[in-house]
Amino acid sequence: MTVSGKVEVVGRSETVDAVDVEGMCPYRLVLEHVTSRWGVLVLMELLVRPYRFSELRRAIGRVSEKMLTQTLQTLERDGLVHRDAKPVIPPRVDYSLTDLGREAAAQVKALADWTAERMPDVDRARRTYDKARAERTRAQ
Amino acid sequence: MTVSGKVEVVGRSETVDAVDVEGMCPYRLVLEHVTSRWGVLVLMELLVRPYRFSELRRAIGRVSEKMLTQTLQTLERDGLVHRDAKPVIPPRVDYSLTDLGREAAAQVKALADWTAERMPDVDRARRTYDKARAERTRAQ
DNA sequence: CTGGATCCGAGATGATACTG
DNA sequence: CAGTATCATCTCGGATCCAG
Repeated sequence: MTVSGKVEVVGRSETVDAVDVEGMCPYRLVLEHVTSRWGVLVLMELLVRPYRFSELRRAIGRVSEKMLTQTLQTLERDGLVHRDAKPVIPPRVDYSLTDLGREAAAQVKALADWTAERMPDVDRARRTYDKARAERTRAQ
Repeated sequence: MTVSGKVEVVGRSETVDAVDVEGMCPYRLVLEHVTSRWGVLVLMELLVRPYRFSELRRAIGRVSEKMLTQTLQTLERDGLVHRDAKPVIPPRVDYSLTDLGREAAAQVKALADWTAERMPDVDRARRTYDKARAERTRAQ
């Protein structure tokens, strides 16, 4: 990385110069892009089919234009998302997954599916945990 | 969830009452706990073997006590991590994965491994992207 | 040693207005 | 429509001090 200064990137922040290297394996950054709040949703939506910007925004729901733009740019830079801007008026931009992106999305989806599947177990664990904690509080 | 008030939880914040339900599938929260900055590292370390608190802290490196505690509590509540506090002085607490946690950790590791493996491709994509952007800037 | 409680800054996210 | 820019907000995460 030769650029200096700051860049707004999805995930956690990054100062482009050196801070990232001295405390984090480089792949951790990609992992954070991919598992970021909106990164997960974008990848999974695009796994279904390509989307236009606003279309994607509606599909995800409750995401600001700014964050969606940022997320898409980050994923595009990492080579996971392909951006196809057609020079027409009004503007039309289609987003899709690259081959690399499809692999990433598949991994993410596997994790998401597992989570959804195991949700009942998690809920049960939570109730147990909360009940135990409540009793300890009552008994001081 | 019957508890009210706020709770510090790993991932993004959560107001325990209703805010989480009205805008997010519940499993998204678990997903965020698991893919959180420290959640990923904790799960992967514990996949190797059980650890004591300070031991885990050293193994991960560069994590504050606060965040490690928070992460472990969140994962424990979700039923992914088992906490074994021995009533001795000085205190000794061992952390390990539950069966559910081992499954989660395996998924996370799969994603992390994929990321590490594909890092060269990502780097190449980034260089291409940055070069293209630089030229567009130069040409205005 | 294992945390709990608190303060605080950096930065992530959102709302709004503006451009091509 | 697809963004960019700016401003306002919120909270994550680190540092510090304290307790059992």
